[in-house]
Amino acid sequence: MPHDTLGFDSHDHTRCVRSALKAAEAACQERAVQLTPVRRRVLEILLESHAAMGAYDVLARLDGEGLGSKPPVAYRALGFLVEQGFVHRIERLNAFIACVHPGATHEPAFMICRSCGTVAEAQANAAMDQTAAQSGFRLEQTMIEAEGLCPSCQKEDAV
Amino acid sequence: MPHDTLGFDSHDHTRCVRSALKAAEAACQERAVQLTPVRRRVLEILLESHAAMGAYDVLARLDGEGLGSKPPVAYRALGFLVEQGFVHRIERLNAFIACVHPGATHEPAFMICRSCGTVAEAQANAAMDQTAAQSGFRLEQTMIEAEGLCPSCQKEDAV
DNA sequence: GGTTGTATGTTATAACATCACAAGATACAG
DNA sequence: CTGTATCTTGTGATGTTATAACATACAACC
Repeated sequence: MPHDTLGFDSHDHTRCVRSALKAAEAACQERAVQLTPVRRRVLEILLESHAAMGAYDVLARLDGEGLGSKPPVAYRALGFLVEQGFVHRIERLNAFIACVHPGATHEPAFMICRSCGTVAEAQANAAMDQTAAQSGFRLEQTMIEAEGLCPSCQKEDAV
Repeated sequence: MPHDTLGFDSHDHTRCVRSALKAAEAACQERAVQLTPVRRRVLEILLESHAAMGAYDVLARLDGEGLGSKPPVAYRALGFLVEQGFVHRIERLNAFIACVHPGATHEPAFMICRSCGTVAEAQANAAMDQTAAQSGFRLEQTMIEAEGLCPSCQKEDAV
């Protein structure tokens, strides 16, 4: 069962971005992989908000900055970031979101607000382990994505 | 935490199909919605196997049978079946799969074999409820999809 | 027999994703 | 240095998934 919600609370986002970038840099150094300008910029773009962005939205930003204009540029950078665990893919939205605690191994669960698009990341604690064990399935990756209304959109709804 | 796995066990599939169709018919009658020929045929096609099928695969089948050749035909039928709970959409695969116990309200969790594509449906028991409550998120729908190796593909792997 | 609602048919296009191949960048062995 | 191996990026073309928009069919009902 998941716990350890980041939640939808407001927070010091500048610091949040800085620490995520720093963690990514450190992880790349350690793993001897390169956080190239394109990759770094894509991560920064995703870090700007806690909403998910489509690959083509990211690409549009890159294009505007002269960093690439063809889909593979965006998909490659996103693919790298996902592989390294700095970014998660939200299947439900065909979109990507920066991880809130990169570096650490974790099995994320997401709460997606259908009204404002904000996505909160929580920690899923082996939600499927028992089920998988019972049926002999060898679990490799579990994806949990919940949709609903975030606290702030619930209020607006009531108005 | 989920339980109540269908699992990857072999079973009497003919009966499995018949009972699913019957349940769908009954549910449609009760809800006063129509299980039209296209809708029924799409459900039958999905029931043929416990693997997920893409919309265009379904469409190809329909086309071969003279039941429609344009994407909206397939997407509308699939949309209807999902709405009624007879079919689930597997986001991870952008594909659809017949529900193993239609009619009953349930929150499914899936185990997807990355080798043979078979998908087993289990029951997720409010996996996110606690997390959502903690952060004030109003949960409307939860999606759980796990990827890994089914028992039979694990054996082949070892060979 | 016209109105309404539900379902279907069809064209076009939007949105998401990858392939294949060329070219630059870096590193390090000889 | 220079060749070569590896990683990364650039680019054109294409493949895949999904929906918008508009037209038609048909049955139920008054």
